[in-house]
Amino acid sequence: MSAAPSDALPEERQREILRRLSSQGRVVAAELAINFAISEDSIRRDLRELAARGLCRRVYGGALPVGQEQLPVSLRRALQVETKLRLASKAASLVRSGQTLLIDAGSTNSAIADALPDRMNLTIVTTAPDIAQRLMDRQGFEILMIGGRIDKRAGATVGAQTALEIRRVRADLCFPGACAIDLDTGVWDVDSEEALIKRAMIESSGETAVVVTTDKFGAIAAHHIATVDQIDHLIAEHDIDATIHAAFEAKSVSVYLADKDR
Amino acid sequence: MSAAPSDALPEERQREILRRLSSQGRVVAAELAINFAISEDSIRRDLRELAARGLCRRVYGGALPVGQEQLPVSLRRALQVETKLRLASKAASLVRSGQTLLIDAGSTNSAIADALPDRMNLTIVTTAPDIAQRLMDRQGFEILMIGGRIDKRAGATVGAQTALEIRRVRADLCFPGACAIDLDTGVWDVDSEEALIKRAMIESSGETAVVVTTDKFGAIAAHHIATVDQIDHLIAEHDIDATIHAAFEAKSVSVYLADKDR
DNA sequence: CTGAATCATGCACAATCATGCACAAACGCG
DNA sequence: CGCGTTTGTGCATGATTGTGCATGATTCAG
Repeated sequence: MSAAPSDALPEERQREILRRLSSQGRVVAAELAINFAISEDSIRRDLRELAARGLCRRVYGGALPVGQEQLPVSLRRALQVETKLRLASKAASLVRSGQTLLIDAGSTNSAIADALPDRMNLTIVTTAPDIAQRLMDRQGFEILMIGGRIDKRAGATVGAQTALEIRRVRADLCFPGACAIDLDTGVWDVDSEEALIKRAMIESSGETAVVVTTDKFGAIAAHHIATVDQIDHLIAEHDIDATIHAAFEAKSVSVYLADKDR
Repeated sequence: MSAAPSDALPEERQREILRRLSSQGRVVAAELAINFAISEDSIRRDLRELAARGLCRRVYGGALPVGQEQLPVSLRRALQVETKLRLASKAASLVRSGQTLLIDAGSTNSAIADALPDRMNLTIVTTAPDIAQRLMDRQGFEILMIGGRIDKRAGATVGAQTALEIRRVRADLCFPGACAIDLDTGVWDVDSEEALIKRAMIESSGETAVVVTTDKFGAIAAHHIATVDQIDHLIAEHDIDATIHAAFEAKSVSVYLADKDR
């Protein structure tokens, strides 16, 4: 998945550590040592130095980002953080070098943006300031922000202006967020304006990938986004029903299951 | 892989180094030495020279592209916090209920956005995802995000599309960021594209407020943003020269000094 | 309380670096 | 052509920086 150069310059290493901190919310010294093929001592030195500069917080076993205090575990579970990271990393593996991606707002999509590898010459088009913000800190991305009125609930631009701008773009792959998915009727959203934007995204993209947590199957929402035959890829958790899996495959949707562990 | 003629001229070599920097995101001194069949000393000399010209950043073991040295925006904001907070709160006091504000990117402007009072029915138009993001968490703001290509250094959208969208807006007050300010020539920016955007902002606004730290007064920058008579308000620190203060006032610029303490 | 994991510290060694110097090729100019 | 100058290069030197290991100290889980 992400770059783990066997011979990284010290500076690069620290940069990558910071990146992982902000994208994954934590780093483990032992993992970093293996990843960089270097002794834990050097990793610890890096972490100590970053902490001294106020760029991370040192904790037993690794480090945490500064500022955002750790969420209570109960809240973390409710937000399904781990699950989304797993889905995101699987979703990111669909992306090929040089592609243009259209990325919707949402916490899962933010995670996908974080999971995108550097140095793949990707062009990212997004309606979410959050995603633009995250990718800004990294190299090798061309970022296009779609303008328009901000919908605070969605955390993204919406409305006619936004839809118009999206239609002026041509992307290879898009990741529209979904509130509900159904084998027969397709993908749904709770908000009519957002649904409008998502439909525009799909129409502007060569392929469409839908990333869903298991609770989205069976959920209901009022506004239609896409039919099943408009979906090319479905990324789901490893525990989805085998019959559902097969049924989507039968409708020529490529189904990918997130890894159990990471 | 790529062309690595054993008898490259120094200038050719440096050009190739820059090319690799931008395409690969880094160069390693030892690798370059082998590639060019030349001693590491010469490579180091090249890197030192390029770094002196500001075209790359020298690190232990090699070099990295410029721009990468800047900390993630989330962390950069930590610099000069107190000063900027004081300036920001003074700047925010210029705002009247119901107004439409055009806010540029930059850490000072982010602070201004934070300092804006709730419940004043403000409409905020911005090119900075960061600012959109911050205001999203708060009540009582209508937010308009200006779309376009993202300039990572600036942390904002830039380019023709962005300028076009700005010109479709009419604001009461704008806060363009400034890199340098001079009594005779006005306000300047280091980047030509950003300067273009800022000019558009000013032209789309009834009034213009420039917020500057004291170090901006002696500074120099290449691209003109505005003449002094285009500026309506100047917010500066309390320690600026009294003659400068008076001189701006004489040119009918309202000068506001940030409070010493808060 | 105990054992295992993690940590800071000091130290030795290796890699990388800046600097000065000598030499060679290219260059300008009489 | 001849000769001083400039420029680029490699090498030697000593300084700086990064790294791994050993040693105790500290922290954590059970």
